[in-house]
Amino acid sequence: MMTIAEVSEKFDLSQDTLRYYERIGLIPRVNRNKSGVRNYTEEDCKWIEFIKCMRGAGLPVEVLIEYVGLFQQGDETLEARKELLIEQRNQLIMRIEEMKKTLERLNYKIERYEQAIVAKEKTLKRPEN
Amino acid sequence: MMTIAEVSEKFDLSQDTLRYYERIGLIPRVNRNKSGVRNYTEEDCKWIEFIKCMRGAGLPVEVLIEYVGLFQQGDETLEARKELLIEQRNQLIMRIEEMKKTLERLNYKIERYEQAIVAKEKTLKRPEN
DNA sequence: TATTGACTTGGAGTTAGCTCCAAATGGTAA
DNA sequence: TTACCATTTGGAGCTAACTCCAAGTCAATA
Repeated sequence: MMTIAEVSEKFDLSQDTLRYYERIGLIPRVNRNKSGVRNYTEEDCKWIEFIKCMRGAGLPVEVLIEYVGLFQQGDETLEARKELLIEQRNQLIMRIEEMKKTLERLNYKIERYEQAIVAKEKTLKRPEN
Repeated sequence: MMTIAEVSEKFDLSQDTLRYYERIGLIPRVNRNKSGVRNYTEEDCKWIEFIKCMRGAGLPVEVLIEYVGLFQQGDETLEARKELLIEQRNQLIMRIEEMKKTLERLNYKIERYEQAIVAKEKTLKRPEN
């Protein structure tokens, strides 16, 4: 059992973000003690870690909310959840591909800059010019 | 020479986005004809294509504005531009790495779902249960 | 008992990156 | 000439995803 302060620290997510995630259903509701204070279980932490990971890869909040919703409906939604994940995987693969291409382009561009800088330095060293 | 309508079509960017990019300095200023209408050159198109590519990989608008600004200052900024690109390349590499890990995780999760679904179907077919 | 400090809530505010709008203009077709 | 259409501008509005705030509650400490 952890407090929101500890969970915030552990996952490097602000307390506000943790409350926000819960409010919008991005993580299942966290239990409170008698005085209304959140008590995060291991299970809650796993959700948070999972969501943080997926968000970090750019999966939209909206889609993850849907996933959590399906999960809470039980085994009837196994297929739907699988389909959702497959769709997101496809998107992710495409984004990675796009980024890899851009990376190649950046590599090339940087190389060209290095050449240009060397060429410029040579020019400067040439006497009377 | 192309009109904004043609450029918009060609790069699949709205006319509003093209004007917006120019307004904020994300692409250099485009020349107008006597009546103030934009006339995009080949050069302009190359900038647009470059910016679209970099934005697609998630480079922030702010950083790209800086790059364009440096470019317009001429050869004095070769080194600064190179450094800027290297920094962005590093960020990009990290993001790709993160996404790849998430992709692996999604693959694993989907596999587990497939197993779970098969298991569930077997259960359903067992008589009287 | 009074104060402190972590926590709660609902709601407002912020940021990045567009997207839309209204009013004005200029070229072209009927 | 009149009507139409694409374009212009500055500025307002929008969406996603937080982030901040004020007012209130509770447990623990001085």
